[in-house]
Amino acid sequence: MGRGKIEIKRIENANNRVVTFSKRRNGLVKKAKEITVLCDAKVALIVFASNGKMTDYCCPSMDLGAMLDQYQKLSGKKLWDAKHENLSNEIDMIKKENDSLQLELRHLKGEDIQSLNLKNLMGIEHAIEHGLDKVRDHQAYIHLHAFIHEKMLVEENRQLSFQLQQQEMAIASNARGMMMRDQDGQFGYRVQPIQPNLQEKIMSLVID
Amino acid sequence: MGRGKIEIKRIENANNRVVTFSKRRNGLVKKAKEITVLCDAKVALIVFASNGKMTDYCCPSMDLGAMLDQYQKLSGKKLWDAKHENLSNEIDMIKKENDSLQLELRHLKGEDIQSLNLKNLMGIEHAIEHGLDKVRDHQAYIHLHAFIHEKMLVEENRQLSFQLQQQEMAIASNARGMMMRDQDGQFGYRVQPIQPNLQEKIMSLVID
DNA sequence: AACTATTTATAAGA
DNA sequence: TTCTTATAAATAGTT
Repeated sequence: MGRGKIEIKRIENANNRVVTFSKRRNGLVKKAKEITVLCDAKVALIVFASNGKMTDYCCPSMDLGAMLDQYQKLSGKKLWDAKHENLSNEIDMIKKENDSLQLELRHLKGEDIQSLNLKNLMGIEHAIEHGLDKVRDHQAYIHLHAFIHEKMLVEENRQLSFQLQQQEMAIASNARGMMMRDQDGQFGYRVQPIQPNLQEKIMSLVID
Repeated sequence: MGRGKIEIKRIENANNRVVTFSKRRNGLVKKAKEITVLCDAKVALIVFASNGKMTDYCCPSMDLGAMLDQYQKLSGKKLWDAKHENLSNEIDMIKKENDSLQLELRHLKGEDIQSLNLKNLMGIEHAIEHGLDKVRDHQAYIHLHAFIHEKMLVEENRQLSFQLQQQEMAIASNARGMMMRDQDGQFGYRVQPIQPNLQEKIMSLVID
């Protein structure tokens, strides 16, 4: 349909090819739109030029995703299902792992053990006993530390009280004009440093 | 392009609409094929008639899946990625559940409990103790049944031996021509029936 | 499913 | 690309 008839084969002249592509692509989209309107049809059209540029048309009554869902249903061909299958498989795997974890968990809680044999039960018993030991050990550890902490506070309090008392005495002396200097030119009394190895000391108390 | 010009709007006459659809759909596919060949273009076309029947065309040089991948890349629109995302989310959810199960399991086994506080530890201890009780109960149950079963076998054995002995005695009498009939016209000895309430009997033995 | 009068698309040229 | 225009192709209405 032009000045001359053409054979339907690749147009060798690159320029002509591009021009013809442009014209025919427009014509194709126009026709697609027309049949959509005239005949209540659903049309999806994707065109890539040889340079990679894309043009697409999709009827307004259905989006491309829905068109393709329908396409898969009617043609039986898979477009993205293959990609989905991988994920689905992964889900199945994890779910299975999940189930086995759930079961193991229930066993440790003494549930669903009716069907287990003695060997399995003994294994579970062993695991539970071991867990119980560890949990109790850690509880003991926490209690011990709480105890130690308390002891430290008590000891620290005692020392602070002592220092406070000394300070008060010094102030009292000072107020009476009886302040003296020692060899270092410092006050004649010392504030005791808080014992740095207090914890070790208490530990030895606890252990004995 | 016909006997008369037509407006581009829905053809109200159903018959005309179907006929026109058929003609134009063929024309559309033909045009799609032509531009593919003439211009090195890639074309995908899907058409649904209003009755649901599908026609599709895809250029031979690229399959529809690849076309759609390219479409998504160039358009930025998501076709199946949305579905993909749903599955990915599901995987994430299940993985999280999995992790929490794993952690709970490890806790019951006394692992990874360093960071737990006393309250949590006590809860775990309680769960473990409860599980241990149940597992031991069930072990005891199994042992008991094994014991009962053995007792039953022993008792059954005893009775069978007894019957066997009586039968042998009867056969011996018979062989010596000393067979007699009782009031019922039966053999003068009886085979003891296996005790039907044997299990109950042994249960009472066990419980005492 | 054909036919054909007309409309529409488009090849080539500018 | 766009416009023009001669001509090929598509197709609306008819048979």
